Amino acid sequence: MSSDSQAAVRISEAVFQIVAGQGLERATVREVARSAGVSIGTVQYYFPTKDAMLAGAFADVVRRVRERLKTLELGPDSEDNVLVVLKQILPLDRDREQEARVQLAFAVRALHEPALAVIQHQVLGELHDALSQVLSSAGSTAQDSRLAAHVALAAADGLTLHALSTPRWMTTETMTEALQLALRALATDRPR
Amino acid sequence: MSSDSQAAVRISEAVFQIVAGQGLERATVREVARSAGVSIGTVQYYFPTKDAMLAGAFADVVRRVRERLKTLELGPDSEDNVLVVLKQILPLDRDREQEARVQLAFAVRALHEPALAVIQHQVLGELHDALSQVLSSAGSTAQDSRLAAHVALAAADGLTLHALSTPRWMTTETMTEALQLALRALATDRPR
DNA sequence: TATGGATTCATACGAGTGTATTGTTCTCTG
DNA sequence: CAGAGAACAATACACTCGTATGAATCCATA
Repeated sequence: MSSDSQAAVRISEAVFQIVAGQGLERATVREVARSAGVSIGTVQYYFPTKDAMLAGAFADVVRRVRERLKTLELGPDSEDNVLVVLKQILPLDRDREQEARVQLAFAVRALHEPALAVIQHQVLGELHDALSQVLSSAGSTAQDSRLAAHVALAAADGLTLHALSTPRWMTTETMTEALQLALRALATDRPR
Repeated sequence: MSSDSQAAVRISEAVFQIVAGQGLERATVREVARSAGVSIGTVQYYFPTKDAMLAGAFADVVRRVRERLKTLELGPDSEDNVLVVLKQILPLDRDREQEARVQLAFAVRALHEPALAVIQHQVLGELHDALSQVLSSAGSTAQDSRLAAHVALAAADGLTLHALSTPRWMTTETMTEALQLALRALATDRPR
């Protein structure tokens, strides 16, 4: 909705920035309010609890990814299309890097918090579906496509984790090369 | 050392259990002391700060993985050997699952805590070296082997994250199949 | 047995946490 | 213009956090 109050989006953006830059631990209600330039009460007005605030921020990021997935321009080549999908979650520029940091932080916390786990489960499903569809163009069974989609998605998430790791463990270029190697392999080797 | 006091190992194990079962957020000094059956003061005696306590627990897990890597029985087949290495970090049974949870929690926190990042960087390096070495048996350049090692390691970490995700996103069997597909692809498709 | 270091404990303090409460300002409608 | 509800703010409360402090207890050695 464009009817969202200005304060609400400032709060959501503040959560995003703090989680991306300092981790989920630092995303306290006070720090979020301070970073958003509003009072604690205002944060509470839009998010009655801290958990709701965090879940809202997670849902925001997921929504952005989801909308990007809807407007993808796919080409004829299967391998290229997989890369097109995965580029929506890879930390290829500053903005995507921040998004990836937030996604990763929430993904791990979701391991112990059911409310976040639901959201994580959804985004995993949507990404996996998109990849499965793109991979099913060749003459392969649906089962094989789904398995290949699992590999592609896992490789992307794993490479993301490693690319974000510091001291700089992996450059963006290496990450991209590695992913291309994986996809090329997946495309050619399909039959068992 | 076997001269470690009994309390010290009980504390380390308590940290491990709490992080694996409830996440890093719940690993407070008080909770650790309670779980270990010792006083807060005893925890402080062995770990002067909370950060030291967490770093110690992370180092413990890494040390266990490292020692396992030293005593691997490698066969003639390159693909099999990669799997042998990766099995040391995959959540294939209850124990490994707990270990993977702890590793993942620390890996993400390491993104914002340099002290933990150093340890994470080390373990990534050791795993990558082991994989590169195993993958270099065939007639491929060292550069290609290192890239393939990046893919294999990333796939393993990504699959681990997805396998731990709940509501159950992926079974252990699917994870293994997916990894085998990735490795088979890597082994056959090497040349560009 | 006495002594001193190693080990363990109980407790306290200040800072920071999430949230409840209450009040103030804004905005629009009747 | 009056007032009602939405939006925002200030503050307080109970609690948990990490850490500091000081004193017990254990235990080997002189």
